[in-house]
Amino acid sequence: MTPELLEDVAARFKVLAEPARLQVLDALADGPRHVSALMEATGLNQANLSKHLQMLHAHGFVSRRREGLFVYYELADDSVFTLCDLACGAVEARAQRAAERHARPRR
Amino acid sequence: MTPELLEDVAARFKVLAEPARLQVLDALADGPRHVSALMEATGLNQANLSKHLQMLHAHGFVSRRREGLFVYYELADDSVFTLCDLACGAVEARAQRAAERHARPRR
DNA sequence: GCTGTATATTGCTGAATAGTCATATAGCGA
DNA sequence: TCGCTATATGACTATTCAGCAATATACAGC
Repeated sequence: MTPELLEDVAARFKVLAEPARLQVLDALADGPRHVSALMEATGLNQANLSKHLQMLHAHGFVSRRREGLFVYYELADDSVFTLCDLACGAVEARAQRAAERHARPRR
Repeated sequence: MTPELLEDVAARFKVLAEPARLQVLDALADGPRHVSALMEATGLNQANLSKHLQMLHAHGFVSRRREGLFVYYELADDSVFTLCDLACGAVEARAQRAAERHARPRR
């Protein structure tokens, strides 16, 4: 593990370490959307959403395509959902264990 | 995707969004290590490393076990390396594409 | 050209946090 | 008990960044 690779991987995780961006990715799961549609889907305001989209694009998570006045964003990296599923799975497993400890606290 | 799940998943990614913590996890890949050994392996100072370990532990990435004066940390979640491999793969794929664009710039 | 709409960018502020130093706690042996 | 070592925690600083408001840019129609 070279220091640069650590940096790059950490940077990639950092992009995903933000609920708003996960929400955007989730909104893109069904297909391309333009910015206004994403604003509505996520509730983010225009400037904020635009910045998140810039970051997602800069890191290769989404691609963009202009059509007239609209800019369509689309998922560019299928591995995102694998990552999220793994993270979700771990989160849920922890919640489950916590619930079980609460149900029958053996300590 | 409920807001809380988004928060939880983002929080989990945030733990991994730090080169120092990835380095710690990497150092634990071969088996349990106590704090002093991790200091040497990572070059982090004691206070800083201890904080990173607290965070890794709080999020369930590692488990801890006391043996006399020493505290041994151990990986508690195998999915970490799957996550990292995916992220590494994406990073490398991007580097590869960038290199190819540089080698034969068709624009 | 001008006007309106969609998106991007800039500047700012508040909140979170990595790193460091100093200090505190935990466990061992004498 | 005391002294020593290993680890944890508190206080502080500097940096990063999400969110917001205002402004700028890109494009279409006239």
